[in-house]
Amino acid sequence: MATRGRPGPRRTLTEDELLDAALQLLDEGGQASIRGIAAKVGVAPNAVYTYFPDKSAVIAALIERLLGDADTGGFADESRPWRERIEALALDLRANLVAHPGAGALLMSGPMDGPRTTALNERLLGLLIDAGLDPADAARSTYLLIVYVLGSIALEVADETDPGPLPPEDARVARRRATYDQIPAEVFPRSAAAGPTMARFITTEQYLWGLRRILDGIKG
Amino acid sequence: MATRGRPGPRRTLTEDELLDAALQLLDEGGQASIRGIAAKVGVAPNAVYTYFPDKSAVIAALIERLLGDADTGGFADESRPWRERIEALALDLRANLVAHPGAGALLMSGPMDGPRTTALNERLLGLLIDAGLDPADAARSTYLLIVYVLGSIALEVADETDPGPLPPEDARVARRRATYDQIPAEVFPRSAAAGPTMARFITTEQYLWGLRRILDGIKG
DNA sequence: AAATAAATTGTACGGTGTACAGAGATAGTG
DNA sequence: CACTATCTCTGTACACCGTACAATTTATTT
Repeated sequence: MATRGRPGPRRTLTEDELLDAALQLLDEGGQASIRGIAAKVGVAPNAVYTYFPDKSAVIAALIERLLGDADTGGFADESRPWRERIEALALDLRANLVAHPGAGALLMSGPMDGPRTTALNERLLGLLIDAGLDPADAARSTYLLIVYVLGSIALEVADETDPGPLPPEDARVARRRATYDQIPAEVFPRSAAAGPTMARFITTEQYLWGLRRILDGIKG
Repeated sequence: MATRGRPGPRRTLTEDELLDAALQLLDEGGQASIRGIAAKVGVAPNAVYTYFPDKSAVIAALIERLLGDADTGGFADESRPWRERIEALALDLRANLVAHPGAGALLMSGPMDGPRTTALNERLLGLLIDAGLDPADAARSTYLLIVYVLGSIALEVADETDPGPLPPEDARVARRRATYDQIPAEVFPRSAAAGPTMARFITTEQYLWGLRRILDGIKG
């Protein structure tokens, strides 16, 4: 019960500095590891545990940070039509996340229950209710929108990790790999005809197109 | 150039046995690690590299296996209306993936370009074109559907990993954790009123509801 | 100045992916 | 048959990871 509040000591680091380092690692194609973060701020690995209880807490904080503040950007402008506001939010999120390779994988790797995520949910929900949807549909629509936005970004951004200079590689490993790469590779005429669809990167147009179809389906 | 084809030796293991072991690990709440797989089949860790060039190949193969064969199930019955067929496919995939905790995270952790995934894309695409959509819209719709199905499953299934018996834990770590858990926790009245939306688990009804909104938006 | 609390380090353990070299088994060839 | 090429699998090793525990340093309150 910490009977008498007897305060404390030096504090040179901050959570934010650690998250900065983590982001920097991600941007360099790295791994956002505890040890990496510690090394980047010039401290022993375990020092990180003073600020975060474990790695998952770091990841959660990082995600919150990447999600940014839902109240900024075009979404905040309440005078605009609700569809425009949602599109603005979706584009903002996309911009935030796509800027950091590896962020997508991070996103889907844990539960989505941080305060920012909850705030995002809340904002979207209010918007949809104000737009005239009944509350139950609005709630389900919110979920749908979040799945689309985060899911497509995650899919898009997944595994963009730089394979690096591809150092020598054991000759036998190379042989194995060559064998493995010869997957049956059937022909898929329709896919070929329609153009790239499962591409790792989609255009902003395609992203928005999907979002609008969802909005159509919701509002219909 | 393997001038003269001089064939080979014993082969007691198979890729499938290794994938079986990996799935078993996942089902036990484990990690589908190379070493775990090797241990499960009773072999040295590196023996796995005879069959897969690296871990990502194992994961890719595992995903292909989890996705199953798109030609089976309700989707294959061409006499049914196209919306029903898509719903059947979505439910099949969900059943396959939700059965294995950890599968969702796996899904989003890499590019989606395996043969099964491509086949799935192809099938959906053909279906939508036959339903009367123009090819470009059909392609984008396919992407939209795949993002929704895989994304919602990934979100749902993410981090269901059993936290285990939670062994003693350092007293100071516990203190830190307690501090960290006191996140500002504002009140979100609308979310509370509308019921759970960001829940880690959604009902099949909610899943289908979202799918149908997307189909509405596509076909509108 | 003394006591106390927090930040940080040193060290260590068990886990991971995987490179490399060698051992053993299997097959086709002479 | 023996020979030899080819493949599977093991032993060992390295670098990396998360993190527990104890000891040390530093700042602050008393």
